[in-house]
Amino acid sequence: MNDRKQHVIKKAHQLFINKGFQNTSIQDILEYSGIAKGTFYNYFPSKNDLLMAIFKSIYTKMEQERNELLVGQNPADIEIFIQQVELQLRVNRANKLLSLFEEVLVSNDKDLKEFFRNGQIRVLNWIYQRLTNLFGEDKKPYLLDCAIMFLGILNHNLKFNTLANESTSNLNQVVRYSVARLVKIVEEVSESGDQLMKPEQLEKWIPDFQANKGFFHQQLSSHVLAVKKEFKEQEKYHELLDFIHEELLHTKNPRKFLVESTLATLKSDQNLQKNKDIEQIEQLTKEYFSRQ
Amino acid sequence: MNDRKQHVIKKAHQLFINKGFQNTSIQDILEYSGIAKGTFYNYFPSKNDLLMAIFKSIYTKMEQERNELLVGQNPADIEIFIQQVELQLRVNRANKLLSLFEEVLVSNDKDLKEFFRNGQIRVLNWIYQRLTNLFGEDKKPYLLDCAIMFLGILNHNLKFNTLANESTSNLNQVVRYSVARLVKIVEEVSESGDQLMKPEQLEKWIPDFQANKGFFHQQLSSHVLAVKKEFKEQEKYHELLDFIHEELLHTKNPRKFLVESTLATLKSDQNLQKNKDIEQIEQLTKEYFSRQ
DNA sequence: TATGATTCTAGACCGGTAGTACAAATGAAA
DNA sequence: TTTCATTTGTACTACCGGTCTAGAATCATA
Repeated sequence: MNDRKQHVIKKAHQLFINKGFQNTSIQDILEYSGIAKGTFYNYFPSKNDLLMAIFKSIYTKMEQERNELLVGQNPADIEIFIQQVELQLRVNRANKLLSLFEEVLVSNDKDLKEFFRNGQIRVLNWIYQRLTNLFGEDKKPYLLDCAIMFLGILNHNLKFNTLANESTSNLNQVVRYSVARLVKIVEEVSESGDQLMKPEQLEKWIPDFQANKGFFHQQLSSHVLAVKKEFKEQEKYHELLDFIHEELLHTKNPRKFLVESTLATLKSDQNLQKNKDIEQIEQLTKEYFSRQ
Repeated sequence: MNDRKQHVIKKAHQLFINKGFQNTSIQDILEYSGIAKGTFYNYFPSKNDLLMAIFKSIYTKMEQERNELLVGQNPADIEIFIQQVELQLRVNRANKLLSLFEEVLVSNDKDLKEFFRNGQIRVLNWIYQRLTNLFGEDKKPYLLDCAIMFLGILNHNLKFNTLANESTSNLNQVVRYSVARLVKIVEEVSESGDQLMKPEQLEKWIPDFQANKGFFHQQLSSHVLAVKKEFKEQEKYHELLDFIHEELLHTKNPRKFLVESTLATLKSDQNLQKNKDIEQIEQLTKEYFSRQ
């Protein structure tokens, strides 16, 4: 992306943090970033699109960092989950994303509304997928409800906590408290069998592909990347991994036997025998084919 | 309040429901309610103040109805609580209060922000006080946390439920589900002893008088009113009740012995021996003096 | 170095907004 | 009929997001 455009995004973001979105005029942005009006509208079709550009640039970076925390780790380890949630809240706070978020939930622009709706569904979906990691497949019917309630609990605890303690509020404490409730709720809800929404709803909300395809993609990519990084000069690994990656993501009907044999080849290699990422990749492909 | 002013409030509210706040211009309001600009600014200092007037008029009415549901009932009855919550959500939905709310959370107007912050604290306080009714004094240290989490759970369940089922979503179902979680959370949290915020925080948020004075006032008034209504011609009751009411609410240091003897007089009357409202009043005064 | 395409600039301009100012009209009470 | 507050209509200010355009600056290529 254009350097100059990136610069405008950065400067505008600073202004939005300080003054809010509605309260920052195009004129302010022009003056602060030192460009002309014509240039601005050359980069961005509208003020709203600028806002979306800001969110995109922050969120992709944040999702990247968040997913890296999981690489080589046990996805059922709740400590990792806590770290991931905390990271996201920290980024949100540092960039005042939440207030900008709220500020705009409103707006009458259709694109903007859909953009943010999708953002929220994305977050919800991520939580849901992680909860299946944490609590196992058998709890699945209740985990969409739990994901929704967890977000509600977390948001409200955070909101009133910062209202009480201003900026000194302890993020980690709030997250741990909320997660502790979550664990008990999952237990209680799956015991009582109470269900409000079926997890299939997620697929209706994310119609493009199955709801978990995006999540699957993220996980697979990060593990593949991790192995590649660890064995930079082993071109052989790279070829094999890239093949699996390609076959699973961009082929309509991935050939199970090919993927499995490729994986077997990798696993037979001494270096990779006990590699955690390879194990993860195997687990992911197993889930993938069982879903077909 | 001026009839004409009331009329403008009503008309503007209709417009806000249909088009949203930001999207409704002053001009629209003038045309739709048939007044001149000068008149408008004679009634309301600004568009924001009009919005606050709308909220005030709806909320006072809603609080009234909500409190009436409790009159003559057992405040520890969770069914009543469910009804009260449902009523409030219904009013919110009918008046699109939530979206107007969100639409404005934004705004940079200081007064407006404080107004809505206070509104939220009021709601939170009401929930907290009702939870003490429901779960008893010994659970108090945990009930602010629980009130916050309940609001979070309820909001999010509702939000995603309406997102999934559009307008056909079943309010009662969502409320019952959320309350069921609440009950378990109260249990779990008081067992584990986990606490995030101290209930004293409420008093810092509502500094004018003690946080529960407003709540106490509401309850006492409604029970007094109920007895008065039931025994319209018994002037003697009225006098005695009014005295208690006055002594507790508008006297700096209410005289405990006087209130107690007045109550005893009332209770000695045959008609009132088993009256539920009188029992409630006695309970309230007991709590009142124990707090001094 | 010269040419031509592309990008950037500066600001006029448009229709819209919230809110102000004020003279004129209205209407009810004294 | 006089008085006085309220209401009206309208012109006005200052700002907004967004469009448009003429010309300046930049840059790759011939």
